[in-house]
Amino acid sequence: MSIYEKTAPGCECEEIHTDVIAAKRESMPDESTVYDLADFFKIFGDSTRMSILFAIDGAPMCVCDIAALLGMTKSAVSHQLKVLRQSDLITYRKSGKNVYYTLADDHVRDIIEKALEHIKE
Amino acid sequence: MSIYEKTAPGCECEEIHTDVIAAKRESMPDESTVYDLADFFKIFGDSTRMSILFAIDGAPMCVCDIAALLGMTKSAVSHQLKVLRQSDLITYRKSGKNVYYTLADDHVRDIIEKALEHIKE
DNA sequence: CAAACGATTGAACAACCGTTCAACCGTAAA
DNA sequence: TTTACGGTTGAACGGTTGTTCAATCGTTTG
Repeated sequence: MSIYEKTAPGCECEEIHTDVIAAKRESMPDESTVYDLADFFKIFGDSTRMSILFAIDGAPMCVCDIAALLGMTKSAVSHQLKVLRQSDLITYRKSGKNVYYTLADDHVRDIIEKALEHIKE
Repeated sequence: MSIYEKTAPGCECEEIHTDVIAAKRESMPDESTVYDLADFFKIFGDSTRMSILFAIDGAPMCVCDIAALLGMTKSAVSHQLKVLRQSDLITYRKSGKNVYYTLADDHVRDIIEKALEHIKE
């Protein structure tokens, strides 16, 4: 019984680089870390959410303003704001009947900036 | 007729911050840029693809090895490799019957590193 | 040439996800 | 208190997406 039948039931081929695989397995991050990373990037992988992030960068905006700026319903915007809120990417401040949203920290800006660099190539 | 009925048919509320919106509209990136950014992040928003990127970081790996390492079928891995290839995130080198994949450049590493920083908070 | 194997591909299916719609909550004004 | 409005929420629908399965391609080996 090779290392394959033990560790990789999905792969049916007869592999020879068992040493490479063993080494990689050591250097790979925890499975939970990989999931967390993917979940994190998933947030940015939607143009609506990305637009919202750009919109509330700098001056805070209320839901209605965001909806107007993006040409969407308040409901759709609010749903996405909830996602962004749960990911701690944004914060909000209530003022009367309005709720003003803004970016949580500069980390978000940095990541988007890096991605922009990559795209413009 | 307010600026709203012209530019934001989706929003049914009577907004008052038209000046804020106008200013934001100026500073917002092109719509196509936002889409490109979201599409870019979408690639990272899957744990399988993220695992593959970590796997081929450093030493190149063939499809079969990746499949073995991740416990997946070659087919599933190959499909995701195609996505990564089309996004220019990875490159490949053919050698006999095998195809060895590796990261395209250091940009990818940088972005993932940034995200890891944010997650560990 | 034929068989074997690594890798790729397309169709199909299931799960996931974003928007819509309607109802509802909280605050402010009448 | 009643009305109006900004904002939120849950269910449902439609489109997207990742995996599976089977077939195929390309290269190597017998």
